[in-house]
Order: sequence, then C-alpha cells, then structure tokens
Amino acid sequence: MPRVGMEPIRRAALVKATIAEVGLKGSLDVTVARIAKRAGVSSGLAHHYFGGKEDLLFAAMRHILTLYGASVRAQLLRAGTPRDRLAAIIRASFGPDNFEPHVIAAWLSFYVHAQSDPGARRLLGIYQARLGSNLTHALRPLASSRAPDIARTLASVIDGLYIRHALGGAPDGPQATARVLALADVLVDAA
Amino acid sequence: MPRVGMEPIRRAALVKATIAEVGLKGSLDVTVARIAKRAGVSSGLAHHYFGGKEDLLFAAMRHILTLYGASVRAQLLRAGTPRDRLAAIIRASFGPDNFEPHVIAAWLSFYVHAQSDPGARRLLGIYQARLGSNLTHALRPLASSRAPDIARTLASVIDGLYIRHALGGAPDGPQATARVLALADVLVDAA
DNA sequence: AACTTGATTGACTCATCAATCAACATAACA
DNA sequence: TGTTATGTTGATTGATGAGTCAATCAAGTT
Repeated sequence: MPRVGMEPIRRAALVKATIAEVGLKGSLDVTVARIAKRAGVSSGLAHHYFGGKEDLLFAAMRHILTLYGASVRAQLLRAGTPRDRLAAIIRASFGPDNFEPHVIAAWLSFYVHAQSDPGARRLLGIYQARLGSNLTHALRPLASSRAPDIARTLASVIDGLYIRHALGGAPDGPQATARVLALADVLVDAA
Repeated sequence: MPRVGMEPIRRAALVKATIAEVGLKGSLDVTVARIAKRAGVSSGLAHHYFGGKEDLLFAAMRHILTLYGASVRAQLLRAGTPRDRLAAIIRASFGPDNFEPHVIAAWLSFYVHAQSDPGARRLLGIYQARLGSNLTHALRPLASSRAPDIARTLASVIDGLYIRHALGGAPDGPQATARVLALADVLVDAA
C-alpha cells in the first residue's frame, strides 16, 4: 500500500517507536529491527529515512526536548505573577508527559549517552541553559541578584528528583512540583 | 608465571578494569575482552572468576558503593557537632574519589542499568536509603521532625548536582559541597 | 502506454562479542 | 615421582544486529 508523501508519517512513527522501545528496555540498547517492527515498517525503511541507528536516537532525543519546550511555553502562557511563572516552569518539568515511564527512561539514557556523543551533549546543554534561563528570569523580580544562584540550585533539584522518581516505582509529578516550589519559596525568602 | 592465591588479585584487577572501561566508554557497553586486556589477563579468565559479564558489572557496581560507604564513614569519624556530621556526609558524596570522571560515568550508567536489572536497583536502593538515613540522623538535632523531609530534598540535590557536574566538563566537588551545605542551612533555619 | 519517482521489503553480508572448551603450566602434596 | 588443585590461555562457536542492496510495487507524469 505504498502512497506518496509517507515520509513525515514514517519519521514520526519511527521516532515514537524509538522512544517506546528505549522506555521498554530502559536503555539505548535497542535494535533497529524492533523499532521498525513497532512502527509497522521494515528495518530497511528505518535506514532509508534516517541515516542509521545513531540518527534515529538523536531524532528521538530532539523530539522529547521539543515536547518539553512546548510544554513549558504552554504553561507560561497561563502565568501572571512571577511566582506563577516559577510554578509554571517547575510544573512543566514534572508534567505528566515528562513523567511517563518511557519518557523518564529516555531522559536517563540520553543523559548517559551525552557523555560520549557530542551531539547529545549539545542538546542537553540547550535544555539546561533554557531551564536555567527560564528559572532565572522568573526569579529575577523575586530575588534580584540572587536569582541565578537560586536558579542553579533549583535546576539541580529538578534533575535530582527525576532520578529519584525514575527509580522509585511510583512517580508523583504534583508532589515533586510542590517540593521544588516550596524550596524556591524558602530560598527566595532567605535574606 | 601462575602462582597459587591469585583469585583475589585477579578479581580486584578485573573490577578495577571494568570501572575504568565503563568510565572510558561512558556507558555499560563494554566488552569483556577489553576489560580482560586492561586487567592484563585473557578473556577466558574473566569468565572463570566471574560467572559472566553481568556478574562482573555487578561486582564493579558494588565496589563503587563500598568505596562510597567507606568514605562516608571516614568523614563521619572526624565530625563532632551535628552540623559537622551533615557537612561530612555531603563532603563524602562529593569527595574527589566519587568525582573522578570514570566513577561518575559508572554511577550514571548504573542508574540507567538499575531500571532493568533488579540486582542493580536493589544496590541503588541501599545507597539511597543509607544516604537518606545518614542525612536524617544528622539533621535530627537541627530540625527535629522536619529532618526527614529536608533530608529528602538534600538527597535529591546531591543526585542532581552529580548529573550537572558529570555533563559540565569541570566537576568541582568543593563547590558542590558548599552549595548543598548552604541549602541545608537555609532549610534548617526556615521555620 | 511508457516512464519516472518515491515507498517498501526482506534477504544478505559483515562484524562484534559473550561464552565455552580443550589444552597446558605451575604449585602443593602424597 | 606421580597426582591433584589452581591458574591461564586463545581458538572457537553461536548468536545477534547494523547496514546494504536488488527487486518490487504503486502513483503520478508525459
């Protein structure tokens, strides 16, 4: 049933299947054949649309980052006060999407992968910079010159909570959000 | 030059070589042959002393945990006041040993591995429980009933800072220690 | 109808690696 | 001096998986 114009559909399906397989395995040790099968295509097609396994993994990583970025922007739209903006960023970081088991698994794997793959490291650098910048801007009216420092600490807690929840069976986004937000309040209030 | 009583020597060498290779690769995707070569023995010997690759990785993981535990105990011995004890635990977590690139890489990989390997997950559970318990005990005199909650937050920051430093080029243990300790002070002071 | 282009497959190649095994070397002991 | 324990090697096997390729099929295009 070959039709013309399948490329974007196949690419999306393969990226989605990649994330699913990575989540299932809990690591990047997945086979192109399995990914292709899940996407409902042959292994050859995966190589046709993506250069190879590496590019496929990279595309999956970028996709997750894109989703995260969109989620942050969506949350920020509904935020009025600086405190709201802070809450929005944190809530996005622990949103249900980011907290689904297979997405958590993908994030963890990508962290490790970033150690050896410069491209992956670059992507994570972008994520970290954006998170830091978002937090700093939201904190600026609340903590002026201390904003960058507080932002760094908050960013670390967010990353750390990811691991905890990833390994701890039952991830609880709202609880994680509340914890970070409470911490933010304390840090802002501390003279 | 085979002598009797080589077993402990070989085991130690293989575990050390495993950690080195994992650190070099930045992932658990290492070959038994390379590990064996680095340890100065044949690949067959690695299988002789350890059941297989899995057991070798597990032993390496346990070794790192053992080193960390010893480091915590050593730091705690020199601690007098509760504040000192707190500082000691944090300092151990960010001690030079734990912060060597190959150890960080091993930790990260083991985190990911714990998602699929129950044995690894168990080990990490022990680490997390011990860290939490140590922190809680140190915090008890400083924050009484709020101690467990503060401990959880601190543990998350510690984990999060690990990732940041692992991906951020130049790991700075003392700086990380200072950041966490400052955070602890703020949290304890907050009524 | 003939031709072109994109989509798609599955078999094939080639490399990698974990694990096994037979063989041999050395030491301890009888 | 055998005999047994331990230590050690490296060749081999068998499985797995990435990437390639020739061939096929369906839609447009002229």
